[in-house]
Amino acid sequence: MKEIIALLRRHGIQATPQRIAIAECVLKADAHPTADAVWEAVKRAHPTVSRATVYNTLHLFCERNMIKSQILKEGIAVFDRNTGPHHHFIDEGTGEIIDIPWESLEVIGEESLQGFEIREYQVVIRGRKKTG
Amino acid sequence: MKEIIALLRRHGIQATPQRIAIAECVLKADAHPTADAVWEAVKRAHPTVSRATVYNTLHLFCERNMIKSQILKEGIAVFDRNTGPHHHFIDEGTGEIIDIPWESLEVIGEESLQGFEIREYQVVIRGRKKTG
DNA sequence: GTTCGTGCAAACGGTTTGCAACAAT
DNA sequence: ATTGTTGCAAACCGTTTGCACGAAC
Repeated sequence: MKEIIALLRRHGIQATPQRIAIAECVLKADAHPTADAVWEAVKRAHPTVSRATVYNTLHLFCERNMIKSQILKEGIAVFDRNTGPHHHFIDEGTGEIIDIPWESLEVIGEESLQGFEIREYQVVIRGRKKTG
Repeated sequence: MKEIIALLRRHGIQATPQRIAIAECVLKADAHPTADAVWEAVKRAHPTVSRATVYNTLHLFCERNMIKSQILKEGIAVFDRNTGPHHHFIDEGTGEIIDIPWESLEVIGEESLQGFEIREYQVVIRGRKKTG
């Protein structure tokens, strides 16, 4: 709670009850919520928050590099508290998104691609999480 | 033209003028059109096609594995005639999507990921195409 | 009192759906 | 006559925008 406020301050964001609630939700470990999922969650504590506030706040967080938005699913953006480079696994059954640590995979050959100025890259894996 | 009809038949799709036009458009080399781009293009030859027909037809092609839809950009699907495995480069300036041949890159370590049943994976690179 | 954050509602753009007309078998 | 295909319009969903109210420096 105190840390969240400090974190917001550190990113030049004025702390408000709504923003704190949104930050708490989206910074939860291993969460990749959609904007609407954040809205639903935040509404439990702040029943009056508007969708617009949630969207605006998430964009603000992205601009300030607190979180990153990822386009991995059909037509919807999900938010990722992990702003460093990492890969993603997408469960095609459940839609669940799982971070894969950067060191788990190695990509070879990207430096030798001609004609591209690479800013970032990631491996996107689709399949199913093994049950059990 | 004849080949397109044969191709449709081969995928169990009845050939109609609209479908042939849509197929011609989306199967063009190196094209990654959006559904609306296909609609615009097809309208030139068939001014009466409806958006719905284009969307339905593209979905049909996807189901029948003639093309693949990719979710790489904000909120819009693009269609890819390259149904085999390959990687993608996305120009962050223009939004252009470029296929990277599968053999250009090698990913190491994906077999040793625990708990995942991998169906497919690809490297998604973001950056800028070098000018000149 | 000016700036910043909020809530509401309406608009937006891409996509989907329901339905009636139509063509093909 | 049945089946499949089309066009239209309306609905839909995630997202964005405009604006007025209110709180905070």
